[in-house]
Amino acid sequence: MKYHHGNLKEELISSACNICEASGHDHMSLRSIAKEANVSQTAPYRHFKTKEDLLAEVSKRGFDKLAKILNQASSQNENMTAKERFIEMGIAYVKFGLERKNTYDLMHSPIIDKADFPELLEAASSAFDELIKIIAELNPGISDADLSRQCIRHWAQVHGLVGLVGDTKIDESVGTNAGDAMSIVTKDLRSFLTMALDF
Amino acid sequence: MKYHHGNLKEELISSACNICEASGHDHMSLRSIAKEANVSQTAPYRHFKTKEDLLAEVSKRGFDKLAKILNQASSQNENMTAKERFIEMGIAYVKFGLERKNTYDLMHSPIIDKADFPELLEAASSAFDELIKIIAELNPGISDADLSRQCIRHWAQVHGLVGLVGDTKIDESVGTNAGDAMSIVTKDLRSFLTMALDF
DNA sequence: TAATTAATGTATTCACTGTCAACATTATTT
DNA sequence: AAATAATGTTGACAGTGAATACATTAATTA
Repeated sequence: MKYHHGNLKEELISSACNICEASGHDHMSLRSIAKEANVSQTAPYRHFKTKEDLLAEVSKRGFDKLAKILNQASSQNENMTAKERFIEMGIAYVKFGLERKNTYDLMHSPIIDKADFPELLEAASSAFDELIKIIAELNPGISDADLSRQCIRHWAQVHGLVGLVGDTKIDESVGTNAGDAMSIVTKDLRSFLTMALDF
Repeated sequence: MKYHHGNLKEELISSACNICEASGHDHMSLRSIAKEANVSQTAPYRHFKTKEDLLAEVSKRGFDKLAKILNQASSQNENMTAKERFIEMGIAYVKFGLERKNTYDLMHSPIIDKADFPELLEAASSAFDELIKIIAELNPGISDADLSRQCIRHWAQVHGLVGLVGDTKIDESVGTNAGDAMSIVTKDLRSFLTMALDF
């Protein structure tokens, strides 16, 4: 059993990611994360100034992953129209948000002040950029202001959808009224987004 | 100094609402709430089985307030068209979300499992009903399925907008790039929503 | 190579949290 | 008037983020 771990920072982050995704960010304690790496409870402080720093790193990886997913969705099929690729991105976005709901929540949680983490801001911005690209391609010659407006509009659309559906979809088996209504979205996400993202 | 407070439950709730709005729900502790009512730290347990119960009550009041605001926005001006009233509701919704951001966050926080609080589910549902009404009025003869779709779509639009703008608008004075982009929304909310809520 | 320094780990402690059990006081009911 | 329920307090518990002082190992330098 060696004293120095060798790769502790990385292992802490990946443990943190796992715990977050499995139990939600409010169930993440530095102690539990440290324990999962077989390390003392204060060891994380050699790599993260504060808990928020670690959470910010987890959040950043979420945005990195999201950006990658969006990029893949928009570029995997060359013979698709721009509009079709746009819809694919929307589907990928909502799927990401629903399947990794706990991580997605952390990414948008007010407990992390993004202003304190430039790399986090940049990661989030990278994901946003994927949207800007496709919207610009869809609207040749669009003004900067209108481009911003359209991006915000569509981003808000999918972001809000993740929030709404994720909130109400407590348990698929127990059909609450709201949950039933939301199943309209999840049963056929493509057709819903084709409607909702139209312009 | 009387032993029995007389109106403790109500005072705890309103203290909780104040602390939540002022500092965010992650800064709410039962102790601080109890202290603000000049009462021992365990007194709240005579009125709330758990902390989540108290938070749920705060959340419920948020939804009640939201429902009222939406109702007022849609009914205050008799000689407006349905569409105009619809836009007014959208504006009222986003304003509520941005001005009472901390409360709005609690209302949608995963730390409260709405399934455990029927009154909370109902309050949220009441707010949603205000939207259903106006959408139905705007689309005479619409099918139930399409009504659901349109409601979800527009709800997600304003909900996502609150999340996006609220997230990025860290500080108005320090202009981050994202914050600047978002100001397009807040500078003229009406025109933005008139565009975004069109169909 | 040997000595010094920086990096990375642990043990201990602190204040704070939600919650519980045991007890005290007051209001209500019988 | 007595019994009971409602509402309050005290004190304790385990779990939390964090700070401090110390131990061990790796890296740098003389």
